[in-house]
Amino acid sequence: MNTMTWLTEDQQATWRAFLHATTLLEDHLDRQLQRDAGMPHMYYALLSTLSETPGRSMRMTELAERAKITRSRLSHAVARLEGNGWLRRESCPSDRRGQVVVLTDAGYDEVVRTAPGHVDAVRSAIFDRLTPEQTAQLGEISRIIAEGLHRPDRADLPWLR
Amino acid sequence: MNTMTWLTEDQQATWRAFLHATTLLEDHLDRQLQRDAGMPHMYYALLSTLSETPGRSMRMTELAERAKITRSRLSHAVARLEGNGWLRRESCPSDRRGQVVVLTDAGYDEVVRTAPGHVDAVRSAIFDRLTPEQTAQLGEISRIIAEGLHRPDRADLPWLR
DNA sequence: CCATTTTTATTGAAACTTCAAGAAGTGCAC
DNA sequence: GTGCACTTCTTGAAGTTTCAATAAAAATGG
Repeated sequence: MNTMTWLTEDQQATWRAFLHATTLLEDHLDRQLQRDAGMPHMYYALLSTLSETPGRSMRMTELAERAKITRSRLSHAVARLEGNGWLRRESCPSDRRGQVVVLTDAGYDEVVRTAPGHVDAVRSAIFDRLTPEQTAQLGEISRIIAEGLHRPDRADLPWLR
Repeated sequence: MNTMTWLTEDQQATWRAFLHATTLLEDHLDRQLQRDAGMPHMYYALLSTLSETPGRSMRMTELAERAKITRSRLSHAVARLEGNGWLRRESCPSDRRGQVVVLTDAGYDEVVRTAPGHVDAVRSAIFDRLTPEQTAQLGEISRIIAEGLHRPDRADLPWLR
């Protein structure tokens, strides 16, 4: 723990602005996708990730890592999306503990149908408002922040708590 | 809706990095505060906001706007925090529909007790890793993004849906 | 005034996430 | 190959958020 307790004025201002931006943005995208695709942003991201993957399928753990969520959260999400018919589970041939999530044709069609609206929401909220330099800066800053944070799921690694 | 459907490569890379950073960061802070203060980040932010306010109190609507959340969400949060004894409701003298949320002494003590750990988590995740220039850039970019997004609570403005 | 519209805040149900626990398979050390 | 540590994934319960509906008071405008 750093001995310096407080943030500077600049850091405080940045932190507040960042919190507000991310809170509003998440909310905005969740509503847009809930309205147009009937699912929250994270669920859409799962389908979208699978749609870009060879075989449109992935192991549960791999998908959880890419999406930066816990396996538990993914299990619940997959159960819901499976109920919608947008993906299905298959058991993994090489590891009998494992499951492979497969994007169905209906799920793929759903991504194709809703992607333009979502991309548009992202672009109009962010990239239409930033210069190319700012876009590059945001990318670099995001990479730096993400790099310092391990992914969650400490629930499955009890000896680390 | 913009006619341009997709993002550029740079924009895509930035968007993915941003999503990963914000997902990991939120999760990190939620866990830190859940562990050390027994509440999620948003709840802590409510107490913290009140602690800096004259009278350590605020109208519900004002607090919801500052925190960028809906009134409904705030109602539930306040109910929970009131149960913890960290704040209480008082009826507003000037508007009989209104409620004033007041941070209790116990709530103030809780903020004082847990603030250093939280600030430290924020600093070590973000500001220790960014240059002063990047901090300024992040602040400016966040302000631009937030500016373009109206606050939620369209649920209370049905004619806008 | 009075009716209508708008604002303030809350509520309960449904949806989502977290947390702790557990079933089942893998793989390493011996 | 057997035991033990570890991984994979799921589950149910508790906590949080969203959504739609509601009550009550205030503001608006004839």
